[in-house]
Amino acid sequence: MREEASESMQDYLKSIYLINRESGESVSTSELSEKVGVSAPTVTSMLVRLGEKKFIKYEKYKGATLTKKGETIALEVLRHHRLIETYLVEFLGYDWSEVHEEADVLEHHISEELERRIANALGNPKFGLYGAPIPSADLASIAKDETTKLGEHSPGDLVVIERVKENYIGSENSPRTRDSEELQYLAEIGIIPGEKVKVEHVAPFGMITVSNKRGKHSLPKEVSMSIHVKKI
Amino acid sequence: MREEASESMQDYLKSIYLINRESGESVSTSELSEKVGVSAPTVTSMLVRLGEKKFIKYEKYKGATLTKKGETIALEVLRHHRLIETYLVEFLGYDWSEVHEEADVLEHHISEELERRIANALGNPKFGLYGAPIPSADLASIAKDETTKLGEHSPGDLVVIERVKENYIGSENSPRTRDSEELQYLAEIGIIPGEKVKVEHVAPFGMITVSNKRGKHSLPKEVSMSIHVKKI
DNA sequence: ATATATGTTTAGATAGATCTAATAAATATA
DNA sequence: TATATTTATTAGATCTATCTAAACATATAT
Repeated sequence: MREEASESMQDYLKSIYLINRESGESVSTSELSEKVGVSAPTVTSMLVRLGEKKFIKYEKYKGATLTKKGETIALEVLRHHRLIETYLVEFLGYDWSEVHEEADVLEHHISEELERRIANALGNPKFGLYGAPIPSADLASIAKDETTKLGEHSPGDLVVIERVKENYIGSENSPRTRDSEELQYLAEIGIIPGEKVKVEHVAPFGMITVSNKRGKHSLPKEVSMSIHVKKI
Repeated sequence: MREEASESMQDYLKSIYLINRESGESVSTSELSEKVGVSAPTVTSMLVRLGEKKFIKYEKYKGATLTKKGETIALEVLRHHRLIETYLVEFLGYDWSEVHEEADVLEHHISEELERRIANALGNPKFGLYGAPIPSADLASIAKDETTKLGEHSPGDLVVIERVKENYIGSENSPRTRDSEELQYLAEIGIIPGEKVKVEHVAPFGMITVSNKRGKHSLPKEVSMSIHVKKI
């Protein structure tokens, strides 16, 4: 399946999937340009190629949406990514903030067989690190996300962290290298799956302040929107 | 280190290393063409590029030899290959005949960190599957091979199999796909590291016949030269 | 020693993925 | 609505890795 798409194509398809799942809308050239880390013209020409291969539906100036075929590839790559991440933490002693870059590369290079064996070693999990849902082996389903975003909560809410996303659409130029540092920082201040925090204050520009055992911590809007929680 | 060389270049460098270690001579275009699986003109143009990058010394019509720089990359890739192979067998339950293709891909894509962790999980071994020597982490040394080749022995010799090579210079067009089947077959007839065989007969054209618990088996010259043994 | 066969290189083309600069379309603003 | 700003596309170039066909060099065999 994914062999039909080059490594580069797989990256675009995965990105289209992830961006669309956030926004629900068709994915723009500039969003992809930022996420994939290439220039806008490069994205345009890739979108044309992906369209020709029927991996996406693309209309000039209107962005892209995945076809069934494209979605299957995106889900396969995502499954690989999350299985690898989880495996590296569980079996090779990686810290959860370090595995993202490694998985971003390896997700394109493991065979079906290795995917199966890794999944098996992990007990065929439905969720990986930070509660991230892992697409099923047949790529037909992905567990529904029952969480809300920290940034959507109001002062007084007591929530438990379910998931800290590995990346998100921000305003940075090189999102990849930032992620690891940021995840590290969040871990240090106790923003870790399973931990409880209380929402203390929300500033008009979206900055949220939360408290936990380790004190009060303020997080900018974009960051708080990448942290999934459950209210308790 | 290896980041300076593309994946494709790494493949050529590894092949040059392996062919040269067998023959001791500078490596020809046609040998590489076969081993890497590309046309001869493709090899020529790659050799020019590798020469420009000072990974090899290349003279028209005279073949290529690795520079120190090129050898370091070859050893790094080879180290990855053998660590990955061994890890897949030891920790993920692969059969030794299945891991070669997987390692051939992944060897180019694991980080230094993952290399370190895999080596660590395996106890920093000096030898991998089939007794294949693994280059040291600093890429300075590779354990010496104390074995002889099955094909060099005479009738009456009793030998223990030390190593069955994953690939070799043969006369086939697509060596990669053949390897796995062939290793499987050898395993079935008992040509497995640690097993003893007796040399029964050597035909003038090099075909060797050996016997073990499972009966007599004949092997063509090229195959017998890829099996390393120790006389007992 | 010359002819033939084999192996190697040159020439020229293609496909994928990327870039910058210039242009055009869509959207926001005065 | 007209204009300005933002976003996207086209045009044209580059680099890597590959191919086939043709030319050339080396090795082998009469």
